[in-house]
Amino acid sequence: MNERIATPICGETHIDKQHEEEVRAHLPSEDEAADAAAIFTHLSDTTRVKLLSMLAVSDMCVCEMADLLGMSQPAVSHHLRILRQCDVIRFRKWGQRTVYYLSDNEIGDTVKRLLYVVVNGKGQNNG
Amino acid sequence: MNERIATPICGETHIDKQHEEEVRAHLPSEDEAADAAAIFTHLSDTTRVKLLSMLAVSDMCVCEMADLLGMSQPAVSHHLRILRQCDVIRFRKWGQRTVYYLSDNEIGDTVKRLLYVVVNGKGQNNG
DNA sequence: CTAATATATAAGCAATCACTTATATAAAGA
DNA sequence: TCTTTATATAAGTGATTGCTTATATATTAG
Repeated sequence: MNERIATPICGETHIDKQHEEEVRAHLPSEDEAADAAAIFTHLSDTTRVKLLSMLAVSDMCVCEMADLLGMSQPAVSHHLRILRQCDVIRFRKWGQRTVYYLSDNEIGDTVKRLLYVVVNGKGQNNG
Repeated sequence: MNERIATPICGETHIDKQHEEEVRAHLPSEDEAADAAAIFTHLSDTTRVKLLSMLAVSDMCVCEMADLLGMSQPAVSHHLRILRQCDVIRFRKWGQRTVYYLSDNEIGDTVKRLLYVVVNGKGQNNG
């Protein structure tokens, strides 16, 4: 993490062009910002935070998740589809069941880290 | 971070009550999940990711941010209000200008860490 | 005072969202 | 075969979102 500049670009006494360049240099591109925002969107729902927190502990099938959360099966499926579409979670079939699990890839790891910072990491300073 | 259990609660061979208890124990409460989701909601927009990335580098006033992003002033103000309302950012007045800055509190720190993980931390395994 | 500048806010609108009910699909059991 | 169970999907709905245009407020300059 970089140290933050406490004087605004316009300067409270003068315009600081160097600060402006510093900000431009660190400004994420349209695509980078969109990708980042997309990841946060997937986590920006109470039900999905719970689902991912559960899957971070154990693989689970849909009926178990719906049961444990006290939610309707289509509502849970709705959120699982959102998480599936962006490869945060995957599934394997087991008889009639569909067993979901956190993807073992970069996205899954990132999501796990984000959840840890926000849900479990409260009040901590180190991850 | 905890190790994940790869066998679903229902068990692919038997129902595992211990896994269910493990999941229940780690399931965030309604309030915890809502708080976490709220933080992610604030970051779940391309413009807000950019604004926060900018403020992570330097304090800035509204017209500078609008100018640098090529967006209308009300649009930027709209997003700044969202971030202000949840104390992710704060402001100080300087003449006609309003200078915004990242809050120097737990929320601001958390947001900075989250942004770092997703925007700057791509492909890295340690924060 | 008036004019210009910086910012906030309000109204409105198209798009998206989370969830519901209803239905489709698919596997297992009788 | 027919039934049950597990899951997905489709259609519909009320709520929210991001942005626009228009206006209000507040500070500075003349």
